[in-house]
Amino acid sequence: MDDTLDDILDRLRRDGGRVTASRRAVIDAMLASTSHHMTAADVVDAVRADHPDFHESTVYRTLERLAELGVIARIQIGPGPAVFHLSVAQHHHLVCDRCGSVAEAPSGLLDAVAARLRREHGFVLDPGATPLHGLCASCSGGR
Amino acid sequence: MDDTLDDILDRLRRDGGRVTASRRAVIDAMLASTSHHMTAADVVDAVRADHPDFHESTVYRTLERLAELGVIARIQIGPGPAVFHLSVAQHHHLVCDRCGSVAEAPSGLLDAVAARLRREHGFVLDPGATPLHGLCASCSGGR
DNA sequence: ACCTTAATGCGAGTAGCTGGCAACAGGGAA
DNA sequence: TTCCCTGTTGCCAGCTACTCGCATTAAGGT
Repeated sequence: MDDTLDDILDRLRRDGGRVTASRRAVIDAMLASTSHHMTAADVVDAVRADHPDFHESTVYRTLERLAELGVIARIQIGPGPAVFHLSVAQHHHLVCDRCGSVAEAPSGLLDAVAARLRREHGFVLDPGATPLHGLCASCSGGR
Repeated sequence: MDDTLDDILDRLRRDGGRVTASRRAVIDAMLASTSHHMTAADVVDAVRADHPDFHESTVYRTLERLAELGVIARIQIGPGPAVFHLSVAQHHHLVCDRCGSVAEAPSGLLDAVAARLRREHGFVLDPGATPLHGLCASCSGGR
């Protein structure tokens, strides 16, 4: 999966979707972001920097569409807002349920588990969409 | 960790908490539930069946407290409400991101991953709080 | 019985989406 | 190029799932 802007737009079109200015802007924002995960609000801000009057709900709908296509993954880290990241930038999230910190771990960690789930349950794991919960080093060391 | 009602109440007390009628009711509801996971609203309903005037926010606060104590785990399955389950009934949740179904898998699946995370990242995984996302057999078979 | 402090009721407030609807605009067909 | 169909947008009201502050109540050690 090669994820340049045009690639993604092609994918959209092939799926019966239309390429519009706001979709281009959302994808641009995500490709350009240095951060690995953006909340919907982050994306709205980034998009508005260039196009001040794109509407919030359009961004939500676009993110939803891209997630359906598998271009981005939506992950729910704790009770706050969901975060989105490009599927191509696979990595795991280690979420501390005490202090809320989020660390990243290299992808591949769950490969063995994924194979087993597929074999035994027919379940196809999406590691990028699966945040790992627990306690970070400092919170677990504290007790 | 033996999780009868009295055990849990003891734990609460030892932690400086107080045993009140509503806490008893919340724990009762969770112990009595046949379902492995209840949303906060489910708990409110169950509690109100016996005690119609317990307030919603009390239930939320009780669940929060019990989660802190480690008696129950709060897990976020997709965009909807969080679900809670007794920590003693450890099992994994296989969440289908397409159809929303939730299957259960026996605990132990993540043991190897947990060991590795602890060794390499100092991160203490809580498998019960970690729903596994992906596609269920029928959704992944469909394409 | 007393007193400290945790827990509750109540209600208002908030974040983070979601949905309906009319207007608009891609993009394949003609 | 123009036309038309249907996907997409703007706008905004509405909603779900909590969260908070505050006065009142009550648990439980002394």
